[in-house]
Amino acid sequence: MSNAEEQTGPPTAGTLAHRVPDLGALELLLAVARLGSLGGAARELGITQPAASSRIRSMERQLGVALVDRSPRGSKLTDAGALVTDWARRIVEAAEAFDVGAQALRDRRDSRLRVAASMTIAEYLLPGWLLALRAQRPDTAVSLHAGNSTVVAERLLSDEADLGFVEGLTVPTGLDSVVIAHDRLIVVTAPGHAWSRRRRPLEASELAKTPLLLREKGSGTRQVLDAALGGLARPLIELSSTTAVKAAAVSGAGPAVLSELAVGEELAMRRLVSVPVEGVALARDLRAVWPTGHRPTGPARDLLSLTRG
Amino acid sequence: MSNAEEQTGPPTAGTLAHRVPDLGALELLLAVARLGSLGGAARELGITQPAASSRIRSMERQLGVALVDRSPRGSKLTDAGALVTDWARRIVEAAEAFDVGAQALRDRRDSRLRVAASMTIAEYLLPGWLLALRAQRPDTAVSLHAGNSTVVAERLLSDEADLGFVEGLTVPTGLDSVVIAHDRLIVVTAPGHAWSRRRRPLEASELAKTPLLLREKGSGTRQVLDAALGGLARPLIELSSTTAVKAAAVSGAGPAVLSELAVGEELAMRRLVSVPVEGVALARDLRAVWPTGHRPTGPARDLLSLTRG
DNA sequence: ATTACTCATAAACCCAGCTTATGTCGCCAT
DNA sequence: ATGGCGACATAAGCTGGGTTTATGAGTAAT
Repeated sequence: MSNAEEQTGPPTAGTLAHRVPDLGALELLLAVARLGSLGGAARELGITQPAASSRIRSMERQLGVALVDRSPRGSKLTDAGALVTDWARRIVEAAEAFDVGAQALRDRRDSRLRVAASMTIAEYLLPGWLLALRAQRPDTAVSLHAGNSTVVAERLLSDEADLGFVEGLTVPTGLDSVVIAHDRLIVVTAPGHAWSRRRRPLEASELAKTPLLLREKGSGTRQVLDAALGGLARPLIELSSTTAVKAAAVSGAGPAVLSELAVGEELAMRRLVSVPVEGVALARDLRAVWPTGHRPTGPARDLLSLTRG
Repeated sequence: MSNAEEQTGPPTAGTLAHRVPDLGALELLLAVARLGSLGGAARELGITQPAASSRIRSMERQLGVALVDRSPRGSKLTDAGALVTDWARRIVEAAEAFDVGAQALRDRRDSRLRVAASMTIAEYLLPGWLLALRAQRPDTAVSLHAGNSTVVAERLLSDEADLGFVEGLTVPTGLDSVVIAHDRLIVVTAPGHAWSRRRRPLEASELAKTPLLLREKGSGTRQVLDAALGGLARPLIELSSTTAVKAAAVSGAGPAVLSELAVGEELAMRRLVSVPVEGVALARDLRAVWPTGHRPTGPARDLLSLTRG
């Protein structure tokens, strides 16, 4: 069926999944890189040596690049293979974060550590913490519930969660807290936007009177911004997730105000540029919270200690 | 075969690839999130609606979490689904970087822009640049060759490359250059290490007399460190790739000296901690280079302009 | 030479995901 | 109300990529 139209060959054909090897193959490549042997890597992943051999070969065919130098006494990465392996590692690391997060979403019932966290924290910080926790306490089953500050407080107070994380300006009553990190909201635009070429920092008043891409009212981010500007933030569009705001900003729809955490990668890749602002307090604390008096112990304490640094 | 021993169920069974949906499924999920419709997402990816439906369903089964709320007039993400989608986006973005990099490694011949870059730059910076370039000039075929400064210079001077990137202390003769970014070498250890709890910055002399995890002699990183310490860096082990050094450091083998670029993620995830150092100049410039006189034009100029910010 | 590694090849199998063909539900316009 | 149109679900059959088992072939060290 799909032979007729794409007779030109595979350079830029099909979707991402067709051009990028699947996770199994990438894991295998990492194992080969580490162990210096196809057979060894196969053993580690619990498959047979011919399976590994064939899989690496088909990955090389797919990419059009030789990845490993085979010899009768082992396999070593090609120069190109080393580069590909490093890029592959990023994918696998993202997959590990996904995995640990998804597991926490599922466990729900019988978990020893029940965490409630705000969206931004759950999205950007928690997977890393959970990976670290798994590394030092492999058998701690964690469950995660994401929601705004109010929800986090409710779950803690009704003993549905052992430890919470919030990002608001105030700590809900009935909870003790400790600051674990700082976050700043920053103004970002697509690289083409006029603001991206500004010399002088933006004035608060300019920011207040310019229509912005914003999260809906009620989100932690929006609260902080409204407070900083005196309730004056003017929406160009209101979107329902950080991600939607980012996407709109990247596509040039206008300037957006987002957590530093959320746009780190986009800034590094220059899909967005940061616009300096002066005269506005856009910093906010990220806090771990727990019911007043009930200092975290056991697994909750372990996790908490990972989040401070 | 593998049924007998793992009758406990899927909580933490199998390898990563068994617990994480494949790229196709993740792309599909992102499309569903964006379009608010299974059928629409299916159309966008060039598959049929039942295929999309079944794939999302099996992803939900695999993760043990409901991801989308289906209704006769569209599909919307669950709360958990929104979180999963955000984590999925990270994987897909890493895959895009992989893809654009791998394509550049292959093209070789008929490409309009031939780039030669040092390992660190090719590893961490180039994929982002290439994605940005593809976004604004979709039909620029790029080929990439990675090697040390000497190799980059050779390729430029023999007209095998149009634009180069180097990270050494000096610019090879015969080349013009412009600084595009700054990098620092930093001292890192696993979180457990004694140095990770230091109050006062490390003295250069302490660093020089402590055995370190290092790249082999001849690497750009090693050169800068040796120069900064006066040729005195003392190896605990010499490893052949940045990655190997990182892995050793993470596993607690000892302190390592690595590019800031290389350890950004590990620091963010607290798999490594940075140890402040004083009295040593560990900064270095990253430069774009080209044959003296031949100012970059066309695609090379496009790429160059993306790298400055 | 024998042994012990390595990787490659060949044939048979199995399952995940695809398509085509249909069914069901809710909304909207006539 | 009643078609019609959108959405998603279900069922049956096909295909291909990845697997295993079983072998072959090269190198190195004993």
